[in-house]
Amino acid sequence: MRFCMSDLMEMLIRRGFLWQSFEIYGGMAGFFDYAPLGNNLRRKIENVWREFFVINERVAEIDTPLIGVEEVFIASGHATSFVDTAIECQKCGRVFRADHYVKEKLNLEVDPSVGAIKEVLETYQLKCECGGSFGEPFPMNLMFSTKIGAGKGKNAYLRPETAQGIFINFRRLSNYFREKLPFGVAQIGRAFRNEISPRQGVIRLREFNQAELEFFVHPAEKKHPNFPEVSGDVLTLVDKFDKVHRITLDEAVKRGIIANQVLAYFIGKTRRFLLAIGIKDEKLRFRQHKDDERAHYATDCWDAEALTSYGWIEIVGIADRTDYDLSRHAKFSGEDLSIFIPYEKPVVVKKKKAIPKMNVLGPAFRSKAKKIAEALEKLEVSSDEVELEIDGERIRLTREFFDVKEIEEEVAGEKVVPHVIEPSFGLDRITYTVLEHSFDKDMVEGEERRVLRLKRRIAPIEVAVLPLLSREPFTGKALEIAGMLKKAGFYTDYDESGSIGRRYRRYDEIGTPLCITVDHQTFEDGSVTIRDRDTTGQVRVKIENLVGILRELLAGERSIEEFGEKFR
RNA sequence: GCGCGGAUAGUCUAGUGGUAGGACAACGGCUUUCCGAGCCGUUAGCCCGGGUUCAAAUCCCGGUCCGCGCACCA
Repeated sequence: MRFCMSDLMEMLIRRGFLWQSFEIYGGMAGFFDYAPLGNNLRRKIENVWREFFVINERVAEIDTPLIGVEEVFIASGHATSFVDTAIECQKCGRVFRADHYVKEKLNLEVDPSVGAIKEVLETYQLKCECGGSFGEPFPMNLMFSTKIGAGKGKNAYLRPETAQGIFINFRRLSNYFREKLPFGVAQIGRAFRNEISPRQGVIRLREFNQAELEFFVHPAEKKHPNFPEVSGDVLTLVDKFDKVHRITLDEAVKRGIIANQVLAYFIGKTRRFLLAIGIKDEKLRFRQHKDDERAHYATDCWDAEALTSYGWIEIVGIADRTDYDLSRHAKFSGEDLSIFIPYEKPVVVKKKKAIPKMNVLGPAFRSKAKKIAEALEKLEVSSDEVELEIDGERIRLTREFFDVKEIEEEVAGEKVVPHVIEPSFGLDRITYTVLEHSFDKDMVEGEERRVLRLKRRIAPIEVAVLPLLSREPFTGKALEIAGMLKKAGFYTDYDESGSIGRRYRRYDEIGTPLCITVDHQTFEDGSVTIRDRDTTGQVRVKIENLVGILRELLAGERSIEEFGEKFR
């Protein structure tokens, strides 16, 4: 039962899961179409995600534009740190990311700007590994740029992540959640990165689907109320020193392997989500980013990685982005993006305050005396001497100019800029991994049988109705049942082409979990059979009970034998 | 971006300069009382552009896409 990836890819294209985009015009690397079955599969995975990360959390989902005005990405850092400087060898044509190359060859930290790189190249006469010399350094921006409006237009970019649409709405979002932490905001949608050389099928795309959650917490309370639900889960962790741990999340937090409880909670929840959609636990691990690997905004970051035919691939990134984004947007927009946290009881703070002696200050400083007094009153004093800055002038004051008085002040709370924990899901990679982990081959009586063992709830076609023989009255009755199931909301297929065995194989291949067969007995007692994809076993049930039974079966993984008399 | 290899029907594949063939799939018909049965028929293809030649799927050049290695992947 060796896994063969070309067999899977062949099936995905032939049966309508994935197609190369722009195929009739020669295609374009980094773009894929979701064909009917693949589209349905991804949507169903998205809905399971919503169940895990929106419905059952204090989380709301929003949808913001795919195009973002330039200001957003200047503030977020993408417009600058997203632009790497590249150098190309004139002899062998290899392209390097300049700051990495300089660090490797000269062990020199260099500002990754075009100017700084140029200077380093000239000063050190840096050559390519092949001996050739480098041409002019050039910027490599990985965002797609565009213009809004006519004429000169306004500079804009296609978003490289959905997250920014959430951060820039923080004021309204915190109001929506009535100024109470913690809360989360989710967004599912497209994001764009102009990759230099996308490869490996759907693994690296230029336009891809993300499901992101930004979970805002108090910086001093990085705890999640539901942590006990997952704290006992045992999982595989690879820390930043490449050390592998098989431990519980509780233990991982206690030993400081995972920086905080919120991060650990979402690692646990992510694992449960991935298992629920059919990713294999033994092909799943969580790996901590090394210190030089993290994005410009993150302090700690864990990737969920899945083992596929491409090796271990990153499918989820769970990062502690701290207050990086909110602080940056606060600074660039001038908006206050903090949240006021009242104390349980107002705290009485004892302060030593300076009381200016106007009769001494006045004669000494004349017109500046008033300003000095105002500044002095805001100060807390700890010594007999203070230094003030008034209109750019530094002024030292000794005790002769002020009295010190101990006063009590009531403080109702504090303003904090929340930290954000971000689980970010690559839906395309996840969908592909689910397909790989579900793809299976059986031998049935010396013949190969291909089965896509998808979890029932995410199967793109949930049920197929098949007449045993492709003639009346079987066909008419089967069509009638198919109509009934469609009306009840099931993704239903009807198929009368070829022999019954051939049709079962067709639906096995695309992962349809259940087939309904109309046979002779249907006309005697109003029953049909339900066939289970994984066991090929059949049970017989009454047509009037069919909708209810299917609903039960499709919601989970219960055995069909719980619902009817065994038939075959 | 660089290097190596590849591209023929929906899929897999034969075809070294002279009529583009097969298998599977799909579709229609017959047959068929539960797991890719059989028979008859049908649909359907040389990646794109240029060149060489009387003649190109085949040889040459450029491009696109795919695979592998290098580089890149906030």
